[in-house]
Amino acid sequence: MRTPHGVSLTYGLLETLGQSIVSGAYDGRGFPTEAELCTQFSASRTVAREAVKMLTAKGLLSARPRQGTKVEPVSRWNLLDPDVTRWLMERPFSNTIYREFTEVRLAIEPVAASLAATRANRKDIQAIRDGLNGMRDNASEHEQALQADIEFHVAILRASGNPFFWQLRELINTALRISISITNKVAGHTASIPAHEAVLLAIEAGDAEGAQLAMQAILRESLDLIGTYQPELA
Amino acid sequence: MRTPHGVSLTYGLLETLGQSIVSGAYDGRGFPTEAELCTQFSASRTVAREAVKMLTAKGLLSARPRQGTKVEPVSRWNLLDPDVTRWLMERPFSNTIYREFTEVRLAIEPVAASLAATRANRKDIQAIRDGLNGMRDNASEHEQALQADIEFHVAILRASGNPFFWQLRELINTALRISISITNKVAGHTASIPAHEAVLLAIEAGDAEGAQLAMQAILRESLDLIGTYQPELA
DNA sequence: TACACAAAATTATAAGATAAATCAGGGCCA
DNA sequence: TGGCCCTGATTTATCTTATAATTTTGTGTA
Repeated sequence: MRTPHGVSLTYGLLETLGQSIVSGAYDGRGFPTEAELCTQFSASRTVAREAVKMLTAKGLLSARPRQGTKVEPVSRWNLLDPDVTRWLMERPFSNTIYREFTEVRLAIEPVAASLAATRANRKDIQAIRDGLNGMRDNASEHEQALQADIEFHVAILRASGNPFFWQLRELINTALRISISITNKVAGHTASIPAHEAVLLAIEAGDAEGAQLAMQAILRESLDLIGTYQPELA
Repeated sequence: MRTPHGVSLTYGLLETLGQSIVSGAYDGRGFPTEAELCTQFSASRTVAREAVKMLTAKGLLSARPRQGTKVEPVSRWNLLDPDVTRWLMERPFSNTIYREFTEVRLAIEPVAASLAATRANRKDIQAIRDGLNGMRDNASEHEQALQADIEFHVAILRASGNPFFWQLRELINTALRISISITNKVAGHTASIPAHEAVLLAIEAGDAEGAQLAMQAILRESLDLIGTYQPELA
């Protein structure tokens, strides 16, 4: 689950309900009443109540006396909440959500790279380099290469020195895992080492503009791939 | 407060505690125990518990038996949560936070503008235009001009068609309100109408690249202003 | 028709009891 | 001495039962 120290009833119910809501399980019908939650999940009122309150805090639900609890429209969800992005990923794959994820990355990561070029210290750069090396050394081991890829991108977010960017690490994590599952299907395609290396070199050189462009190139390619994988209907 | 339908004890306590935590009120000392919260705020355990659970959902707190409840390090806060950004704004002003806000805008808004250039429909464009006109017509009325400025930027987020961008409206709102209070102090400086018009024109023309650059120009100027206002120490 | 009022349903709040987790200390054994 | 286990204490977690507050819906009356 997600708690730092094992699972609890409340956090378990939070996960279950969060996933269900995000998957649209309550779209037509109304959300269960407090009493119904208790019987359906054989939980106490406290547990049901606190799970609902946490989902409310994440913008997924709202409750008022007599009217009951209802699922909020997507426009009110805290989409950038780490839990919410995870639930979004865990539901059946959708091209649309992946494109939207990648558009966010296309906005954030190039700017993060350019800031990193100005601000990164020795340790930050080493972390980025470790990610790149991990991608190189494990090119054949998919899971490890993916892990290194994630480390590379997250290290740049951290090197930007802006905690808001660092905040998006969970989304990057999510998006990259989806990305890999697609690019593998497309053409045995793997993350381009040279493109990633270009980002690192620009950051080391303090070349903000170059780092931004190099990162843009990586993400534009990602965005193109999704188009070729399965044309959007929308 | 923040509830859709009036205030409640739980939401009131949520606000109070959220603001206190963000302001660093519990930085040295430990967070009050459940029982202490009840007595300090004369609330029932249910209320205290649910407020704490909501703050936990926003990443500000964590709780475990015997150890008590503690404030999480900033790196775990859900900084992009609308409530959290609002609390951040409401605390005494900090140059750092404003710069960080603006860096996020510098990442998001130009890309949003470029997407809007491709996707915006008639209604979206009208909303953007309304914002621009509002800025023009109310140039002397500060509050109304600010409101129009916000509408302009938020309309572009919506026109991007990406709900994740739209999600950042609260942060934009917050950042712009801070921005105005600074730019007014600097030199009677007001938001540049021509710069905003350039964005609109590019979007209408379907010029993604141009829209991106025009929006970048607006935000780079904002970022420069903060530097001139009061040099960062850090 | 319009207004006031009563009834019902559901969340909000309160309060007490028990369970679970974990930290600190002490005692026991090698 | 050093390590291990047990016990106790503390704090959150969970369960339970009441009561209050809110708001919709209907109902009756002028």
